Amino acid sequence: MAEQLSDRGKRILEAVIEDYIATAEPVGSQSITRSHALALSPATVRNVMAELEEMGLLTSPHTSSGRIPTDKAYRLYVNSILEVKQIARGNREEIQRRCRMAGKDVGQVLKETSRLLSTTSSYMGVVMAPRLAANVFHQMEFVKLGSRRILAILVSQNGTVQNRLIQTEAEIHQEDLVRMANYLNELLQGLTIAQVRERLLSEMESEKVRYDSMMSQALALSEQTISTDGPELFLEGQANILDQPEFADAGKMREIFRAFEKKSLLLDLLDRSMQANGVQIFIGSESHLLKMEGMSLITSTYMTGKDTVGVLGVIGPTRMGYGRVIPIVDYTAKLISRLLEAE
Amino acid sequence: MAEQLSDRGKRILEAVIEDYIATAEPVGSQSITRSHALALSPATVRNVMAELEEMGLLTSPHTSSGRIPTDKAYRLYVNSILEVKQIARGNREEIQRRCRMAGKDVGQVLKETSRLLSTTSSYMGVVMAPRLAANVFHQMEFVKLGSRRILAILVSQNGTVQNRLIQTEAEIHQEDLVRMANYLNELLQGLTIAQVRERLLSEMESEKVRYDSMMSQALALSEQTISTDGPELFLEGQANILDQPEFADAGKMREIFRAFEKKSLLLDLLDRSMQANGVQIFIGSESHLLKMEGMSLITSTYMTGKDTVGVLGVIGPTRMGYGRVIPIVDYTAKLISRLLEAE
DNA sequence: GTTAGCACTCGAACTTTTTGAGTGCTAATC
DNA sequence: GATTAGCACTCAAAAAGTTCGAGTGCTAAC
Repeated sequence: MAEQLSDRGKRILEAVIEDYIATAEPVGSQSITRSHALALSPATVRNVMAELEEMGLLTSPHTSSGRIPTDKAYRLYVNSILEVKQIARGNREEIQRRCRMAGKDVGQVLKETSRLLSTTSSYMGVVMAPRLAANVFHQMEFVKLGSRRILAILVSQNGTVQNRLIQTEAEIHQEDLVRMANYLNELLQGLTIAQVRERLLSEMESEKVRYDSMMSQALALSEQTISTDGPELFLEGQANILDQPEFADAGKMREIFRAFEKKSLLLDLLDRSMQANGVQIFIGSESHLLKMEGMSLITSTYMTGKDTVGVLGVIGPTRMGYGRVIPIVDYTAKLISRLLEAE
Repeated sequence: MAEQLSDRGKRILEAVIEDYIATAEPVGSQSITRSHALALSPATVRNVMAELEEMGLLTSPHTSSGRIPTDKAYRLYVNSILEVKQIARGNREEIQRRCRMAGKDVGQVLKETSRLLSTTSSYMGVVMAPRLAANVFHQMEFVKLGSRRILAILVSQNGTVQNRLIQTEAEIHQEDLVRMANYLNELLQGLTIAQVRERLLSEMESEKVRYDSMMSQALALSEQTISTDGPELFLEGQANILDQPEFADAGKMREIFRAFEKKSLLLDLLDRSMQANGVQIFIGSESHLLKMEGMSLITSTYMTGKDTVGVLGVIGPTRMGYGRVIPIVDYTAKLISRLLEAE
């Protein structure tokens, strides 16, 4: 059986996939001959489709209905049939227009990007923010708000700001706060936050600090500031997938929304896609994405300078307009990289 | 017709509402006599229900089915029948447990609060963050990230931190940044952000500044930092409403999610509820809430010190467990007020 | 004033029927 | 030998038809 995929097989598979992407309905032999100029009769197409089914590229929901592509077929399609187009003119312009950093902080930009991805693709947009741990320490600041209430601000090289309200046991004077900040800024210059954490812990154990209460206080404060942060995830446009006919029924919808409330699985996947650079595609059950069949994820990494710092992408049904969405993701990632670096 | 609501009428209305809240099914005369010890026959109850329908408090979806309360009935119920209970023990403890500020910034606390409201109520939680404009200026800081790249940080008295990446035309030296900050901090001490904005603009026009490029630069930078911020809204637990039977069908779900994507209407409503202090209830179409019938909103204001600074609440179906949710909203608002003030 | 009795209503749930797009196979055709 | 017309067959989905029962309003008895 499973003979090599012929050229004609490829063309017909392509036709099935494209029709299915367009309609979300099982595709029959006749409709293919009609819409795609193949110069073949339905009967012939049927024979070929039977072969494709044999090869595990198509299935039929039931004996007497058209066929739908399997995940394997999408994979094949994406890898060796689909020609990725240039990004659509309109999309490019919209992305550029909406990607102005001006007057926004990094978090806002990323959130806006996620929304942008969702509207241009008309699926869901997702952006994973740079992990704090990978950021490079730039400066630390303590602001006194009340007698025993301090605001600690951590600035990273890339412009991310982290802040914490800290309640102290005893009052600390303004000048002490400044001295603490100076001491820390000296100590931690140029380290990544992960290294900062190590350094703080080892420093706190060292003899020379143990007897200097101010220093140890400084260390304790800053330790509190950087501790326990999960990576941030911006997930926008969830309502978009409600329009996809395959999720039209209420049970499916609920399942999906529940799944995305727990972000951990998605984070895992995004983390994984950060390993490799550039555009990556996860199709349906391949990825065990959120335990949900029927969804695909297109990601690309973005960077500041030479370091890959985050991932962004689009989540949609497996039946997704890959040819259209891939360039969008790709272009957006490149634009964000440029913004984060240059501005 | 519309005679005065008798005492018995009240009791029966209460029974209908409570049964309807519990089951989401139209309530018939028989089921009432069964579940609520009223010592009345179904026939009598039917007569009373007919009166209540006359008065516009009940409707029946069709001739031969039980009745459901109208918005007017809920209003009456909330205003003069319902006795608001003490907050449930378990709820109180959960809220206390999860309301630890420790190691979080204000934004995180509010987001967490919204999630908390959603899980304890099992509807949607919503928190509107203090409007920047109403905050009191505390301190401004400029951090130099690159040669022409400055991070401006604005700290408010209540611990909110606002930051912007600013691209400058020419390089500004570190010492100049410090001087600018000092100048501004002096100038703006104790003003609200709204006043700060005015002050900055008037200052920028004044003669004495016009010829001091450093000062005018400082003013321009800080103006950029505070400009154009919308109020922040944290809306959590959207998936919870998917479990409500009245939204079980796909069309309704979609409608709701679309509606909440545009946050502006909700913001209007929240803004309005900030006018009055304490718990407020908006029922169904009364509020034109998001153009959606069938949803209610319970809010309470929260404060730092003596100033009302924000609103939080729960959004659920009109058929909501008011008796249970009201104390949750109330208690949470009080706790958040205490946290924001004291810690 | 309250309630038993009763005919009536009508959506929900279940069954049955009809319809038609689609299939696989076989035999004729190019 | 590949392609295709022809045909019997399949089966989900839509339409039409049944049944069921909780609920109603009304009238007359308590």
